[in-house]
Amino acid sequence: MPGAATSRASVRAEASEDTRERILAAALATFSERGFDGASTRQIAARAGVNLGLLQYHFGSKQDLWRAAVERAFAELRGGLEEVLGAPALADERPRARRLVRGYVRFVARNPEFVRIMHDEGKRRGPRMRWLVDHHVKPLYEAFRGLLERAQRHGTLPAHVDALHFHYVLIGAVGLIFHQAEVEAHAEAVEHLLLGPAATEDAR
Amino acid sequence: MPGAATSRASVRAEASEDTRERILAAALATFSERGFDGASTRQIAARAGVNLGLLQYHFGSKQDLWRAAVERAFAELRGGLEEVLGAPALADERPRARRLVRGYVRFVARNPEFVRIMHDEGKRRGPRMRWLVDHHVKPLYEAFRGLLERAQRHGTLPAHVDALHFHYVLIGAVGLIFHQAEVEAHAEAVEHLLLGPAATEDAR
DNA sequence: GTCTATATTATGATAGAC
DNA sequence: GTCTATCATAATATAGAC
Repeated sequence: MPGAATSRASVRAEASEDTRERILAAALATFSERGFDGASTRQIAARAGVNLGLLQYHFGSKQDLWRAAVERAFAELRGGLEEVLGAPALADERPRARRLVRGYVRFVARNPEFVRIMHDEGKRRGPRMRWLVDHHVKPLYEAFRGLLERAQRHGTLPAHVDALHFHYVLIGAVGLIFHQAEVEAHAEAVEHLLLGPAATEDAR
Repeated sequence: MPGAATSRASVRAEASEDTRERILAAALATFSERGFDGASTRQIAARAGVNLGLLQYHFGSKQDLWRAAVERAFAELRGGLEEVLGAPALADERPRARRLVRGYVRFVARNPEFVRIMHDEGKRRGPRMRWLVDHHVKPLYEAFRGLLERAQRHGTLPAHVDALHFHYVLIGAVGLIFHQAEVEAHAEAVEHLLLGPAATEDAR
């Protein structure tokens, strides 16, 4: 509503938007810490500092609140990676592959909720997982695959390791980072193990 | 009770032991599929085909039932790996490292519950995780570390990648195997990515 | 939009008959 | 040891006042 920044209606709209945001942040954190079943709507409401009834008012149900929270986490991941993925292909795909691995490790370090939720839901057969895979995992993997296969054609990755396997190894390898604090050291270890020692011009 | 194989007491004891076993198996499967909070004692009892009250009778509480189930999974893992870990050191540690990676991947494929539960609990701060780490993860890692550091001294692994990082990469890399069916192909991919191409004499 | 109830259901655990 | 029946609690969701 442009031009009505101080009207009563817009003040209420801003308050409402702020409430939604706080609920979403609290939901992501709580689902991440305790899992879908372990997290209660009361905990989320308390952490957000809002009334319990507002969760139903704004999101309808616990399921839909979970979806909204995951939606937001994936949006942030896509935003961080698409600049790397979107750049035009180079003769030597090595630096891009390294940047991608590092970028992913750093994202995971900044957004532990993401991987925790993926690990929570990733092995279940339930409806939440189906929705997650169809709406987020598949598109993301398709974007990854192009880069991986290019890197293999140029010899950055072993040609006979399927892109799918590499993808799962990378996702899994990064996911357990939280057991220890040294994010950069772990990023370097993952990169080195999966892509070999860095050439000098690859260093950032 | 030797020599009383058909007494009334031993018949009851066998029935009791069978009940315990079925509850444990159902618990491991259910906790794995739905997480600790998502699994209900009623579901476990139903899957085991026993009465609800028997869970409390045999295991005391849901927490203790969970512990007993995890205890059993780790026991099986240890049994499978200790034969590899226990053998005397060789000049070339490469074949042993390869066998260990393959053995672990295969164990995970046979016992998906193990990794699912580890992923469920691995990132939480709660009392279940503390117990898990103290009683099972730490001892297992200590056993692993000796082998890893030996392999590094002999050049099988890059010397400047810390054994701890390698350990986490391996655990994580293997864990997502269930997204696809080709266990052996994934095992080969993990082995190749982490340890390089296999020499001919390493093949099994 | 936000709050205070409250309805409804499902859970972990127990008591007591057999 | 195993069953039925039940308690006490905590959960999601809703109704209705403000």
